[in-house]
Amino acid sequence: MPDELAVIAPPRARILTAARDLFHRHGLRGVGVDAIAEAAGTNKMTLYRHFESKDELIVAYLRGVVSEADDIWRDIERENPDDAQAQLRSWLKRAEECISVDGRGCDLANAAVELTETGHPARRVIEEMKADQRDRLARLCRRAGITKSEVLADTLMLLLEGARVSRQSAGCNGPSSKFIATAQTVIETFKSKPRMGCKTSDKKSVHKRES
Amino acid sequence: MPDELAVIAPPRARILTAARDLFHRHGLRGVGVDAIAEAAGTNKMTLYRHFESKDELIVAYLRGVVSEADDIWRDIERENPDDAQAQLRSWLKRAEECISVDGRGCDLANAAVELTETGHPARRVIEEMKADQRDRLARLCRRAGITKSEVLADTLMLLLEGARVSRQSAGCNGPSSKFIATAQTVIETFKSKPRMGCKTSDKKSVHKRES
DNA sequence: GAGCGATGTTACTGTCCGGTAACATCGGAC
DNA sequence: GTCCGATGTTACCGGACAGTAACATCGCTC
Repeated sequence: MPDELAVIAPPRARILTAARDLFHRHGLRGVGVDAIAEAAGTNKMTLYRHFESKDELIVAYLRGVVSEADDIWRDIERENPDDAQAQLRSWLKRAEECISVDGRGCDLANAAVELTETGHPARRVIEEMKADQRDRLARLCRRAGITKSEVLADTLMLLLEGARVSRQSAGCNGPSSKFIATAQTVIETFKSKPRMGCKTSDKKSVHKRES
Repeated sequence: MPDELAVIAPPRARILTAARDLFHRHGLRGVGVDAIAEAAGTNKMTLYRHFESKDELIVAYLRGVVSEADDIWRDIERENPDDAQAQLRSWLKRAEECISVDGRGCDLANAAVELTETGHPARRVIEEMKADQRDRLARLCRRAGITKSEVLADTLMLLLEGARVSRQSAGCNGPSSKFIATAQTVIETFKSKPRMGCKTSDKKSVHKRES
């Protein structure tokens, strides 16, 4: 049983687990360190022995989210070795799961909303992660044979970010419900006519895949 | 000078102006009522004579944002009477301006991130506004001769929401920089092949307009 | 069992916050 | 001038918050 494992897990891990859950549900400024320590089955003193400050805990929390995203990319590549097309489909499926899991959107994007100080150490983590996600996706699109891979990656990022944030304010029947279909259509458009993009002006034909 | 007018403006209006500025820049939980009252050139007591609570002030603040969005729609229709195509272009231009003004995204979406309580009175304002924006845009698309107007409206909403939130975490050189080009491409795709959408499976050809 | 590092407990500081009470002041209406 | 409503001023409450100090306890190693 994971419960028994959780009891013997070292305090730092338990604190991070609790922080992740609470920060995700209530936001960074909506949770105090006392609540996190209590949810972790420990106390504030131990928390501050492992994390210099609440801000440092936030950074560690966001790094954990980034790390999980890395794991997802690793799984995508492992489960579809040497098949970029399948990897792109897998990315799409997992993106849809991200949107559907709950209505709280992306932890990184939400953190960016709350961390209004420009110099906050967590902002670097957020910015690097978002740039990394975009670049990974662009490389994947490129491997999948799409020439305008950067434009497609940016478009898919916009759709995904939009869907995740839109679900928070417009519900699961709002625009976010069209994410999968729209993303598939866009991908097919880029596949069939590689010259599509932002600076060209020509015709292209599209094939729509069955969902 | 607007300063002189501001001095004689009634306290309630000054409070709302100050609240809007501070909430926008620092987030709802990042600003106290004292700071708002002081920025409005008044005090907490007067603030509480005009607003029952901070939550009610937040609701009024968000209603102000909604009201300004309504004004924008009114301007779009006034400046391009009986020309849905021009209105759609105008919408796109104003959407791009929304993204470019600053890096703080949509006040409504940001508020939704911070207001984690499901029953918060402000959530209704947010949800109604987002649904209204989507419906207005869908009707505009329909008037512009697009048959799959709902799907296009949802797609444009996703792109816009994505661009606004993405600018906060990925900067102005990130995916949000592709909003205009992508949105124009999508619109042209829907114009040229009305059968494109989420449930069909057929071929289509696309024309890309010069930006 | 002695020693030691990690953890738990309690109590505390200082600050900020949302919200309220009591009273002073101002300005216009009559 | 008198009245009255709106506004300003000061002080306060109770609670939450981030962060710290001092001390107790546990569990492991040797």
